[in-house]
Amino acid sequence: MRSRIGIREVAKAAGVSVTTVSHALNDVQGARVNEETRQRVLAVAADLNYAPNRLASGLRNLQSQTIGFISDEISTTPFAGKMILGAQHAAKKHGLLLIMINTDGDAQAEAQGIQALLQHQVDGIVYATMYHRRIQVPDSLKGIPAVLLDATSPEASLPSVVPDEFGGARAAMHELLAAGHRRIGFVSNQDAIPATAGRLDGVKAAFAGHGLPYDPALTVAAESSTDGGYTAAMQLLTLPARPTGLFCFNDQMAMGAYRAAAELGLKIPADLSVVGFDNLELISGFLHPRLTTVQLPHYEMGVWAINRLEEEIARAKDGPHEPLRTALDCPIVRRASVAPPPLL
Amino acid sequence: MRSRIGIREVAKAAGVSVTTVSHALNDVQGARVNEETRQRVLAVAADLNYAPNRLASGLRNLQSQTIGFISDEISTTPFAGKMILGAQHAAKKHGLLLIMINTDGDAQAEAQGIQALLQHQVDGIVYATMYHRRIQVPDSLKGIPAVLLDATSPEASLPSVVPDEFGGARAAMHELLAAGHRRIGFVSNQDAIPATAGRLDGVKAAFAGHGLPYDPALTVAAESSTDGGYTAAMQLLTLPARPTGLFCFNDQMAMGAYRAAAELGLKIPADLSVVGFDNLELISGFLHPRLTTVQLPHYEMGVWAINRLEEEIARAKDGPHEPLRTALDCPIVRRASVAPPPLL
DNA sequence: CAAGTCCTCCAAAACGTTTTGGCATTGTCT
DNA sequence: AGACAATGCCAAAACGTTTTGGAGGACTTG
Repeated sequence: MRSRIGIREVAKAAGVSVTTVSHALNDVQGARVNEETRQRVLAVAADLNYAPNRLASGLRNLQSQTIGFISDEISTTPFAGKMILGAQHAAKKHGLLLIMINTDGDAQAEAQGIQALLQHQVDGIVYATMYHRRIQVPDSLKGIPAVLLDATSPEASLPSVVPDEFGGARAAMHELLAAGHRRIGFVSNQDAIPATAGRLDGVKAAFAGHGLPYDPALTVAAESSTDGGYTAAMQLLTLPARPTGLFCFNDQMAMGAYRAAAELGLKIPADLSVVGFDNLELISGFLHPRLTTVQLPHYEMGVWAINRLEEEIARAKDGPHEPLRTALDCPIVRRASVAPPPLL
Repeated sequence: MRSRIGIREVAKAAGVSVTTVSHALNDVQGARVNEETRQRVLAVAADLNYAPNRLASGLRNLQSQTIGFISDEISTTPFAGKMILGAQHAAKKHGLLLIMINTDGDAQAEAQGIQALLQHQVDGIVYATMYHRRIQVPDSLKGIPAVLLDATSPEASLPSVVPDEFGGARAAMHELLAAGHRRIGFVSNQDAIPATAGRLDGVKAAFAGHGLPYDPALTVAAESSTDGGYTAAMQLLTLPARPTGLFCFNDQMAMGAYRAAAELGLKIPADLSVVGFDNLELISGFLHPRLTTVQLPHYEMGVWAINRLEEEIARAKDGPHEPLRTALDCPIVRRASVAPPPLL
């Protein structure tokens, strides 16, 4: 039922050998086929609606033109889609297909998934996590080109790409500093993840960059949720000398900060400026006023991962290249929650 | 570099022929291999860490153990993930791998994508849309087992699964009716999509089911957004005899309704009960009070699609089976936005 | 005119499996 | 004892490509 026409049928119809058809179709170098014949073959192939069997050519070439994309949790996060989309687009550009697996964070499922990918002879593997994490690279990834997406490993054995948390936080702070704010609270998160440390460092760097001291009393860590944001913001805003600006670890915490501000009768942005992080459009776009925040480069990281993987595959023959770590820009997206501080 | 060990190496190491290895590994019926030999082969294979090349077996068997998952826009929607996750899990159960393609809604990309999938000899294709839509099945899907996911086609040529919009809306209305509400406004959407008609019918059916008349004046359509919800709700809530309950087309519109209620000084749920649709956790979980809403069965639809596709593949040899359309339950998820109506 | 060089094409092998048909060997019936 | 069936194994073909190593002819060169 499925495409019964193979290269043989094309050859017969064109009155040449399969060799010639293959050469013509793949436009092999060395001019092994007459231009006129080539055109004829091409025409016949198109006419018959011939589509080469990639399984067969993959078998012959020892490469499948597919790459595996394995990730922990694809579902819960709205970021996953963007990463996948970026990977998708880049893959298409390279003529690659993406085989997706998700492990639900289960190590055994992960091992099985990688095994399955290897059996299907994927040319390379993207190992992705849905939140920026530090991970242990599974051994099964050793024998094949692979890159880490939104994750780094301490052993630095693989190329990796992550968001530039540091730069993003600094940009957010700069946004407030540039507007004239001097007392700026940092509604931080308390998990031991790279983002926490990175963003805190960015905050400090921003103050330093403006020649201002960093006051630890203005950093309050809480659970990374709306409620956590509410609590931390409340604490900061009831300080004797309350901050005029708040930089929140993420948009959900910023949402909590909005509620705290509302309860305290503080108008945003007139009385209080707020900057978030993540650019969760569902939140930042719907809050009133709309939230200025920092965008995570998920799409770009997806693109980067595939491109880098492609390079990795290409030079798999050479000795292994230096696995570099990349951090991609987190641009600020300006909306309506930042204004100059009120005149006190 | 990659798994240099094939079935031949296993055969050599076990001192048998490749035939026997294959028979042993695939546990072929007809008792063509001694149990003892079988065990030895298995042991050797495990020892050598042998993993069969699925490209080769696929070539031989004319089936790849992969299925294509092609969808319009994977990125923007938080629903995509759940659908994919369901598909993923079901696929794993069947020993299938998912090759994902997205078309960005572009017909040409779609054609190319399907073409690529066919070249890779996928055993079947899931054609998914990220919002329940009515679509035209592309011709290129004709020759291969395929199912529609979150979409139906007028020609009814393929099995399809969609959410039971009608039932979901009826359940939502029932929630309000059961709480004692009688004047219930429907904040509807104005797009010509299946959900619009389906949910409206559900609303009418719910009234009918309670022996109540349906009052068209209490249905207001608006743009499907927070602002649209705000406008429509405002209109309904300023009616001479204002509704005590609101059923909103989706959670975003419900969010607008919340704002309208707040501006009118109506407390939810004491003065006004609200039910949404979609269960967008980012919204429904963060609204105060938390929103009672109806859940779209994306995960289940994903599972269903793969299972059905698997059946379709299995009986591809028989005549084509009757392509049935399925609508999956949209269960209500109760939170805190519904209470009995105020005593007037 | 002989020798070399292109140009165009093809036959055959190979990629790693699965499956068919058959060959010994052993056991079981008459 | 002879015929027959069952058991356990294997050789070889096949799946649809790509690539290697020529073959044959036409053309160029000295």
